Amino acid sequence: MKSQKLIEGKAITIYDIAKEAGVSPATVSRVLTNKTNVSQKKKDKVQALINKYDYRPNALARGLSDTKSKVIGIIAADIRNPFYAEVFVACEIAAKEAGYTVLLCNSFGLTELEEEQLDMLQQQKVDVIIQLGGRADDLISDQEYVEKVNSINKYIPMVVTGKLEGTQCYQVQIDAEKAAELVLEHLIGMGHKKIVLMGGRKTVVSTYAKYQEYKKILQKYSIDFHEDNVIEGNYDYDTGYASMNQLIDKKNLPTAVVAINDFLAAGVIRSLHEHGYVIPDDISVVSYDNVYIANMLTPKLTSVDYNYEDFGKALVETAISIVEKKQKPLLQKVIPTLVIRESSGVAPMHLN
Amino acid sequence: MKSQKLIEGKAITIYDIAKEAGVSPATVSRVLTNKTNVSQKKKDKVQALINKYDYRPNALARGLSDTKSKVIGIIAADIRNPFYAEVFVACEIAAKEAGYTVLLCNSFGLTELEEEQLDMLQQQKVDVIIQLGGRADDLISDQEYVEKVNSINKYIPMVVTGKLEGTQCYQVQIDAEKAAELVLEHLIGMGHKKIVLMGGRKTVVSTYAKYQEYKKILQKYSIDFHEDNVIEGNYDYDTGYASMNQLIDKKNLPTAVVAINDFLAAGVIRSLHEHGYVIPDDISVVSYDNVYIANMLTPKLTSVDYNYEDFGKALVETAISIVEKKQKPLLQKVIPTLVIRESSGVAPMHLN
DNA sequence: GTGAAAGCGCTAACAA
DNA sequence: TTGTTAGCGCTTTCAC
Repeated sequence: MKSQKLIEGKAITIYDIAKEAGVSPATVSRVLTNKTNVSQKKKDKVQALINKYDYRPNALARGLSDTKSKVIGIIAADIRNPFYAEVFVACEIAAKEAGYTVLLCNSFGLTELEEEQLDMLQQQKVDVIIQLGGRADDLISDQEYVEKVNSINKYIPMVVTGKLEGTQCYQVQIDAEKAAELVLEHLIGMGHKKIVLMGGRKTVVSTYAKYQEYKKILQKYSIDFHEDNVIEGNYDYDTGYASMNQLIDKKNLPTAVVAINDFLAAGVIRSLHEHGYVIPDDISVVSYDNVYIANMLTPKLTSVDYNYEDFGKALVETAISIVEKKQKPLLQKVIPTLVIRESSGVAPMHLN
Repeated sequence: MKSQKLIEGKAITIYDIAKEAGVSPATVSRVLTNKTNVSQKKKDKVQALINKYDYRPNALARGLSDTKSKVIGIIAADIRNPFYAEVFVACEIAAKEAGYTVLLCNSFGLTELEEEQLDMLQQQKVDVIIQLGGRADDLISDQEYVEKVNSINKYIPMVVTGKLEGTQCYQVQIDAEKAAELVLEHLIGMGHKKIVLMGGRKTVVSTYAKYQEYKKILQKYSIDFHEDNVIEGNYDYDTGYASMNQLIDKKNLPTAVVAINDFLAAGVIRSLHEHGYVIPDDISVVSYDNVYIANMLTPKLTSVDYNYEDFGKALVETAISIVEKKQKPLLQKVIPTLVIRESSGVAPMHLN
């Protein structure tokens, strides 16, 4: 029953095209892949049929036969987090341009799910996996997870946004030190000396890097470092709100707060509002990520933009390079930019 | 070179397992699919090997052979919009439970991209496509798109969140009328009579439905309808901000604003703040979607929750039912719920 | 430049 | 219950 016209619900194949064009399936395949030479005449003929029937080669069959599926698997911690959504979209666009498809799955930060998703991606025969956040962002790599990744790595290369000690994963990171530097120089330049770091856990590579840079910069400007000025916590709105409330209760107000992300900053802002403080006159609030909420808060947030487009592009280019056996450095960093809006200003004089 | 132990970088196959277990590949396949009966003894033996090698069947080969890939394609307008992110995540979870994988792509609301994504999904041999928003949400269906969908539909069934006149798509919608009713009864119950509908275009089915319901409810409570009280626009923060500013300039303040979504409401709130109005004492603001920002604004937003988990589940169940030839109604609606927070209150007396 | 044919890893129909 | 075998739709040697 092969090579027949479009039966209802039956997709046409390379054989149908070949038959009608009076060539062999191999020739059709050649014009499809555009690799070997085919005479212009046959090429045109085949192409015409392809257009006529709106023919699309079966990606499954392709993947099966040449063991390259042209699919990039992406594991994100949580796509509902706009940070990951931005990165994912950037990856999707970059991948599409290179002729690749992306397959997304969420791990919700659960090690167990992360491993399951790894299995799923392997099963789907993706060519390479990009992991956004999750276990790969831990400062101390989880040993069980490292083993899992190593076993996957036998077949599928991986790119991660953090690091994974003891694995062969490529790393494409946002330059967290640079991000911290941008924020701190901005604040210090406006006379701030008492700066609180709020939110995030030092067990996360990027958070730890920011913390280290903070100490370094303070030293550079001969400002004393106090452990009190670093308040660890989660990465969400509630943490920002609660932490700021506590700080206010203690009557130990800094002149500036650096929130680990925009969500947290939103909580900080709410707390300050409720207590009647004016931003940035009484206190400056800045943060990282620069997702759309930075623009929606009152006052609008000064935030470090991670250049998502570049980040996604670097991630995907690296992934594809590995698949196509091209050289890429094992570690790359993308440079962030500071976007200054309304929430940061000169340190209040009476506190200096 | 077949049936050999794990060569570096070479995944093991059903043949490897079969050989080592001393059974035929078919038997291994049987325990994998768990359909036909296999003697407990062989089943155990095979299962043991599967565990030993952490063997995963090649999804491509599976899809090729039985023409079911067990993949659901999802086209979202923009995953960076938390509304779609919520729905997508709900779909992903529901799909995983049913043994399906989801393949996401963004159309950014561009007809052209939407059609390309459709092609891509067809090429990837997804079993069914779920379209979230986009062209399928137009009140008047785009004829070119309808044709495209019809041509895809010959091979792949589709589920949409809007409608697509002239196609065979199943519809799973949020009950927009109910959503509007919830909001309006809430406001009217608190004495509001001058209620402005803000944002959204009537060319979108769900927006249009809300508009119709608004007229209906006003009539029910014998409140005069004024076309002025319906302000169309986009679906974003800036639109809310600008529209509210205009309203204030005109000194034509209502006692309540119903924003088409939480983003828009955020803009409205900013505008009101800047002009010194107190929410909800001077004016109430409510909206639709109830994404996380509703909780992050000051005051916290009263918003209609679309019950994303149910919505995603209904979408996926419908999709799978079609694939598995089970009966499902062509049109289903999921019922929303009102979440009352701080932004809505009794209408100011002096305006009544 | 082109065709024939093998094979990618799996499932399902058919025998036994 | 189990094995044999024929594809699924494509790419890729290998001849010609």
